Formats: sequence, structure tokens, C-alpha cells
Amino acid sequence: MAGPVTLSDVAREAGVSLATASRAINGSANRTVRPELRERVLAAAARLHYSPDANAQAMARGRTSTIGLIVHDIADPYFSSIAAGVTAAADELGLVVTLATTQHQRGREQQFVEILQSQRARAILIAGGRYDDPEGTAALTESLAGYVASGGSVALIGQALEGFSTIAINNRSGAAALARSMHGLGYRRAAVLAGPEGHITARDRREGFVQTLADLGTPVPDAHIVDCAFTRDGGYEGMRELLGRDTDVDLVFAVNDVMAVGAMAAARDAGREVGVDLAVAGFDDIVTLRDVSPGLTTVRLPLDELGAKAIELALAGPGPEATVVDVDGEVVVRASTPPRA
Amino acid sequence: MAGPVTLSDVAREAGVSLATASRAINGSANRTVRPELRERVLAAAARLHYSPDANAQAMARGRTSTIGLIVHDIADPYFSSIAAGVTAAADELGLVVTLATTQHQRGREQQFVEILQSQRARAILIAGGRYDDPEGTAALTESLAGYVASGGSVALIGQALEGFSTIAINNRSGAAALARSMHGLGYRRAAVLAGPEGHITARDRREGFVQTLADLGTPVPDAHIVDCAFTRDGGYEGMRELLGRDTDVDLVFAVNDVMAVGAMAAARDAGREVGVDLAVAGFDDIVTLRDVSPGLTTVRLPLDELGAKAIELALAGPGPEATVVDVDGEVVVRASTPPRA
DNA sequence: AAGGGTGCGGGAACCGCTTACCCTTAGGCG
DNA sequence: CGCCTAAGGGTAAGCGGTTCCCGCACCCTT
Repeated sequence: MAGPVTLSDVAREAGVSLATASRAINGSANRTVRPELRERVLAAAARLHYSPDANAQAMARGRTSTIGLIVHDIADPYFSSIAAGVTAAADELGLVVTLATTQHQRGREQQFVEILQSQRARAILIAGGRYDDPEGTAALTESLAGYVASGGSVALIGQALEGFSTIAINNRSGAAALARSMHGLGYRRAAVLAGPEGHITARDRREGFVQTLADLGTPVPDAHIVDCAFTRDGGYEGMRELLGRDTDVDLVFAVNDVMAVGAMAAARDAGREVGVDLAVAGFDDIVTLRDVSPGLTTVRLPLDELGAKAIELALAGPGPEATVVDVDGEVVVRASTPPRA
Repeated sequence: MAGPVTLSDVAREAGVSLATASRAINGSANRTVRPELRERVLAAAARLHYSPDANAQAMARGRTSTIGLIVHDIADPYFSSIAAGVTAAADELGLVVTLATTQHQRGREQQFVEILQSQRARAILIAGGRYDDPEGTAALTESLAGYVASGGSVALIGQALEGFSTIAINNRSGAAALARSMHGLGYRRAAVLAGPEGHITARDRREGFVQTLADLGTPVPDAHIVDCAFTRDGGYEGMRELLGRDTDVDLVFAVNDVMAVGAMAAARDAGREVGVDLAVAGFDDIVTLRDVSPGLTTVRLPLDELGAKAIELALAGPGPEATVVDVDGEVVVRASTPPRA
């Protein structure tokens, strides 16, 4: 632990005062340093391998350059795509990203909000669905309100939260559009792997899909709606259960791509041939999964853009009115849902 | 911006001194506070919604609870799996993770090391391959050495760097094991999608594979080795080029799974049927890709464990000798490489 | 009963930086 | 040629904590 070299050391080495050293190094507003002196200071800093203490700076300036990102699971490609967008945009702005993962444990978001508030993060971004859980939501809202009151900004990604700016994904309309496409292709006996009960994103997608098919005169019977986890394994199990019920189904809509892939695996294991015997569609258009075979019909979301948008939204206005930006999905039809003969 | 409530406020509210308030709230080592007083302080803190300032704490204590993680691209499942392990382990230890992504730009790691040093991060973890670039490597080494000299710890994940502790992935032996398996299955005319020139990880995998096949008496001709990007698109293009060369090949080894999936897509587009016409193998065993069809033969890496191991390694010993922990891959044979008739 | 611990509050000195404010110097202007 | 102003350097006051050290009770020994 040799080198805690501070700004004082640099100042001394350069033969100037602390104030001058500080001004030379970060070019303070409306104060200039004579070029010659500045050079001297910079040279001294370099010679000593000076590394400014960000914590001290944060403290003196009263603000940090950290932004916090809270996701459920960074290994999930949905979140990692968003995170990629966030880090890229943050980098652009000279900000640093602190990543927190809830691992799907309820209540963790709130805890991370508190931690990030302690760090005095400039903004907090929360991505991902929540459950229909008034208590938990109220607690989260309160934490966030406290954070905002202390000067922070917040943006949600994906799912709106009353009172905060959001990049809202229009799950309902995306699923509805998918339903229309599928109906147009001739599918008449759809089923839904619906995700866990109470999960708002899952519910919106299911409802958008089911409602639209009903409107089109081909309702989805309750026996064709299977609750399951929001994961690959959930999709697998859900599909197994569905096939076990021996209802005759021509199309399975899994409420996200990861589940859809699990569902396709289950179908294969059960001897069904996806894209021939049975159609499958998902939601999200996860990049890593674009090459599965047969190609997965899905609703494309511009996940990588969301991050940048969210940062922009959060940092834009401390305006008291929350802004909600809607993002629509786009149906992408691939080989997993061929036109029905 | 209503609530900058400080510890002094809490102390005043509780009617105690600053010192006592501090001790009550974080239970300082070898000093206790009378339970009754502690309660009073805690109650005051809660009443005022006190949120300790992590920057001030960092400054006063002389250390933070931040650890930095540098990856190339968080959207890449390889890195996001590692990141998931890191965040989980960090969380367990009460640490906070700062994420930096280089976006594959050379020199960025070094820059991030400097930023993280500024943040006074407790440890820096760098995941991912580097290029064979003596200058860049030297610069990075120097930055890291400076960071270590200032009291930080470092651990590399994946690829060793002279002088620093590493969770080293044994790419060579993994690829060699894969080669032996493939030879055992009867493949005799292998090709390699070799990744970009100078990429050390790619090179180790290629060499382990090629060398072993040569030793087994079925050398891979140079014309069967195609350089390409380390990405999905790289795999796609590489495969196209390879098929264009009309050499007759029975097995294609792509040096990572993401490339392998691109390669499979290219093969399909060219009318070849993977797992029948042509075998394909990858490396990493990316979870998200375990359901591709046909199942991809690969070398499994315990990516999610790497993060925890790396934190442990970094935080373990400030011992001057760098420890290198070797991690071996395990060959997983799936349908993409059926036994050769 | 006196001396020595021990437990526990409080005062105050930092931690490393930014910035308000003061002061000197030099140049512009009438 | 003197006065006013602008430029730029320095001094010192924080920013919000932690912790060293001092001092006061109170309890235990012998």
C-alpha cells in the first residue's frame, strides 16, 4: 500500500497551492489557471501517478457520477441486452454504472434503492416486471420517493410505476398484434404459456393475446392457458403439461422468448415437430436466440435502445411530472409459425 | 431536494454526540453503546429517514465496498453469466458491483482500471480474452500494478496476465479433450472457425484442437482454418467462407458457442443439415443456447462459478504472489456431432 | 477504603477534495 | 499618472462521516 498520493502532494510537487492544483486538474468553471502553471501541475500529477479520489470529489461537489441499474437477473438475455444499452450510454456521458441483481427475490429492489441512495447515485434505473403486489409496490414507491426527495432521478424500464418516469413496453398491444398475425396465418386453436400468476408483464401479454383472439372469434379456452415460471424451465414444464392435457392445439404462445425455447425443447422431446406439427411464438426477440431452428416467431423489442432512452429520461428533467414513453413491439414472423394450410 | 439529513441531525434528534450516533448506527468495532441509547439513535435515524452517505464513509474509513467488473460486452451471454456470478457473490458479501464494458475497444480496460482506482474500488475483476498485443498488455499491466500498489486487489477471469491472480480457463486442454472426443466419434476431416488473429483465447482453443488432431494422425489442413470475428456473425461468415472453399469437411469446430450457432445458421442457409451432413462443435456451453437444435456439442465451462471464485481470489490474499487457479472444461457431446458411420 | 480497571460518552482531528472569498498584480482608461 | 477592474493565486471553510483520545462513573480487588 505504497501510493496514497493526494492532491496536496501534487500541489507541493508542482510548487503551487492546493486550490490551484485542483483548478488545473479539473478545469473548474469560471476560473482559469495560467497555462504554464497548469502544465506544471499536470506534469507533477503524472510524475506522481496521481489518481483523484472520486469519493472525496463526490463529497466536495455534492454529487456523484454513478448511476444505478437494478435488474432481476443479468444472465437473462433480456436484462443483459438492456444493461448493454445502459452501460454504453452511461459511458458516453462519463457516468459509471452500478449493477444490482435481485435474483427475482421480492423486496430486493427496495433494498437496492436504499443502497444506491447511500451511494448518492445520480439516477436509478429499474428494469423488469413486477408482481401484482400492492404492499411491495407501495414500499418500493416509498423508497423511490425518498430517493427522489433527496435529489435523485428515477426511470423505470419495461413496466410503469405510478409517479415515476418510465420507458414503458407496450406488452398488451404487442401481444395483440401477434395474435392478429397468427389469426391471419390461419391458427384457430391457440394456447398460452402464461408465466407466473400475478406477474404484470406476463399478464399483460397473455391478456392482449387472449383478448384479441376472442375478439376475432377464436377464443382461447381456459384449459389452454398454463401458468408457469417466467424462465426457460418454466416454458419447458408448461409445454409438457399442456401436451399432457391432450387438448388439440395448433399454436402455443409463450409470453417470452426464453420460455418459448424451453417450450420448443419440450415439444421436441414429446415427439412433436415445431413449425410442422405445432407452431410456437414468443416475445422479446432475444438476439442470442435468433438462430434457433426453426426460427422463432416473436415480438421484437428494441432492448438495446431502452437503456439509453432510460438514462436520457432520468437525467432529463427533475420535472415533477413523470414522463411515460411508450415503446411498441413489432411482430416478426419466422418459421416456427408457418401459414396454416 | 428536501432531505439531506446527516448524522449530526440524527445525533441532535437523539440527544447524543456525533460519535455516539456513529457508533450506534454501525456498531463500530470494540466499542459498544448502551442498548438504550442505541435504540434512541436508531429510532431517531428511522424517524428522520437517515441514509448514510457512502462516499463520506468511504472517505473516513479509507475503503469502499465497491468491486469493479470489466467485461467486453455484457450482452454476450459468456460475460453475462460471469457477471451474474459476480453480482451474486458480491451481494453475499455486502459489496456493490460497478460494471464497465469495453465494447471490444482496445485500451478501454486500462481506462476503466483508472476510473475504478479513482472510485477506490476494493477489487477489480477483468473478464475476457485479450489480444496478443505486447504494448497494450504492458500498459494494462502497469495500470493494474499502480492500482495494486495503492492498495487494491485484482483478479482476472479467463485469461491469465503475468503477475496477477487469475481464474484461468484451460482453453487448450478443453479443446484438446474435444478433439479427442471427436476423433473417437470417427471424424477425420475437421475444420476450425478460429476467431480473430491475435486473440489469445481463440488461439489457445484452436491450437489445442489442431495439435491434438495432428497427434492423432488426422491433421487439420491450413485451408480448413478460417479466421473470423469472435461473434455470431463471425461464425456465420466464417462458415460461409469455409463452405465456399468446397473442401470436404465433416466437422467444424467454432471456438465459441455463439460463433457455432452462427455457423450452424450459415450451414442451414447453404442447404447443409447440421448433425447429418455436417457436424458442428462449440466451446463454453452457454446456457441460453442449450436448447438449439440439434443440440450443440461443446466444452462446458462453469461460468457462473467463476465470478464467485474470482471475488474470493481477489479478496483473499494481498499476498504478493499471484495465484492462478485452473478451471477445466468438460466435453459435452450432443446431437450436432453424432458418431460417424 | 484506596487504587486500578473497565465501560461508555463526548470533543475534535482528520479523510481528500472543491470553492467562496480575499489579496496581489497588471493592464485599461480618462 | 492615478483609479478601477479583471485575472489568477492562495487561505481556509466546509462536505459527512469515523475514530483517537480524554474523562467520568462505577465496580472489583486486597
